[in-house]
Amino acid sequence: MDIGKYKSNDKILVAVDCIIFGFDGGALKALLIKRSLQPEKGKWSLMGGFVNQNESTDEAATRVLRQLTGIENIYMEQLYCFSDVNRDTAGRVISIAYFALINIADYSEQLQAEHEAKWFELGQLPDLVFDHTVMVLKAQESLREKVARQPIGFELLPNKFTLPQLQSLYEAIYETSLDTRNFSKRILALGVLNKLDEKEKKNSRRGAFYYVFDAIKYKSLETNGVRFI
Amino acid sequence: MDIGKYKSNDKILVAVDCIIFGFDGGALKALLIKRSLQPEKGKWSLMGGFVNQNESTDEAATRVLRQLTGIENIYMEQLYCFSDVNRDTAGRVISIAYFALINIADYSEQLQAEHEAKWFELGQLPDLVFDHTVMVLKAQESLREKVARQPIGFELLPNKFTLPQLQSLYEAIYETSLDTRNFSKRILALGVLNKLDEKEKKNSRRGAFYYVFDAIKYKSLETNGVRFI
DNA sequence: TCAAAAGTGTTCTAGATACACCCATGT
DNA sequence: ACATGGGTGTATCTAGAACACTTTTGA
Repeated sequence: MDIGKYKSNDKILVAVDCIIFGFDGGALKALLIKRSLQPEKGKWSLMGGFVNQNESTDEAATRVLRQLTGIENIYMEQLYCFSDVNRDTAGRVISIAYFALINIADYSEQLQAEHEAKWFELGQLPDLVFDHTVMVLKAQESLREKVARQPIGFELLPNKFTLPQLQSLYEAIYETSLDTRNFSKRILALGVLNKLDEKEKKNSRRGAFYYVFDAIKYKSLETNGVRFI
Repeated sequence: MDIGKYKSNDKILVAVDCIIFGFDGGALKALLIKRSLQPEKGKWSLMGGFVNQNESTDEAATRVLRQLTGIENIYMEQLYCFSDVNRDTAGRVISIAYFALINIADYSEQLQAEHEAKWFELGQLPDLVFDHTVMVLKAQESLREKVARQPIGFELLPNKFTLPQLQSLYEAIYETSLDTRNFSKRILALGVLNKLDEKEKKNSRRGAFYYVFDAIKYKSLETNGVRFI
């Protein structure tokens, strides 16, 4: 046997697919594109791409995300490997799904047009190619779990945000409504938000104070296991 | 372009590696084998194998687990896809890691000898090939998260088990000690264990009652999110 | 002055924790 | 009789849930 070359084993096409979540202040959305290659060309799809011989799946996902959004440092996390033999109707492809969180305002209109991309509210998704609907549902489930225990919700908001915005975000993610008093008590008690002097004035006459997430303060809590919600 | 055949893209070797956990009444252990092929032949390793063109990664993992343990219905769960370009020193291989939970007593001595397999206490693992140590650590972390919210701890115990055994299991997984009174209160309050008339008499003169997990009773709680610990 | 959103405190409840003694039985 | 592990109850504490009114300000 040839030492250590694994020559006799099957090679397989490996892809990444990205579930890109965004929040517009009211609803949680996913970014979909019109698939640009056969089969199923023209159907709504997640943004994806093949993994090259010389890149990790993380690198491939980062590349795909940059291509579609133009954003450099996107929060991104591996979700799951989907590998059913017939999941892709054109051949054997296993796909490593990633979910990403972006501030919807950072996303360039221009790229959106180029890729025929569109934001869809979760729960109002169109039919998707292959197993992409399953991927989105699993991503949503994973997002719900993670966002309660890690400070990743902030990735979906602008750098400075108000408490009502943050509350709306959690309400959208969990499809529930929260008590304002209990919410602000719990979040502020964590001590990881810094209040600014500045107010956001678009949504109300009175205005709501901006806050920023303080990663340093968070670091010191991290070990004990925090609950954001 | 050839419609829908993805001809121009790179194909990659895909493997599965299995972290097999077992519990011997005192410590949580992982089953390792002496690697049987080059490179790194003879070093301690997770049990693994390549994914064939005509099988999913779940199927490949099931196959690999059956090969090593002889057990048919093993509890198994996909952990993570490891894909660093240089993770395998002999070529580009991405690996989908799975963790599995087995009742250590079910495991045949014969197969253990055949594969030169051995149980190691976590925390006393030998050097492992490639990135397998990282895989085990990630599996352990995932096990801790899952076992608190899903009734999978029972997979590590015999069908009938005593409360002291169950408590020892959780103590081993979390490397902590628990209060006997609080533990039995909480577990029994869930109402998913059925007490048998029979007693286990090996560990004490008095004997401890056996219990069995009742999957039906668990089903009805499942939606509300249970906490086992 | 009024409409519309922001902001804030107290009581109650349930689940978690802390804690120590008696029981059963084989030797 | 005694050594060994099995089994149980109560008081306290704490985090989460329920709940409504006042403030600000642009139009």
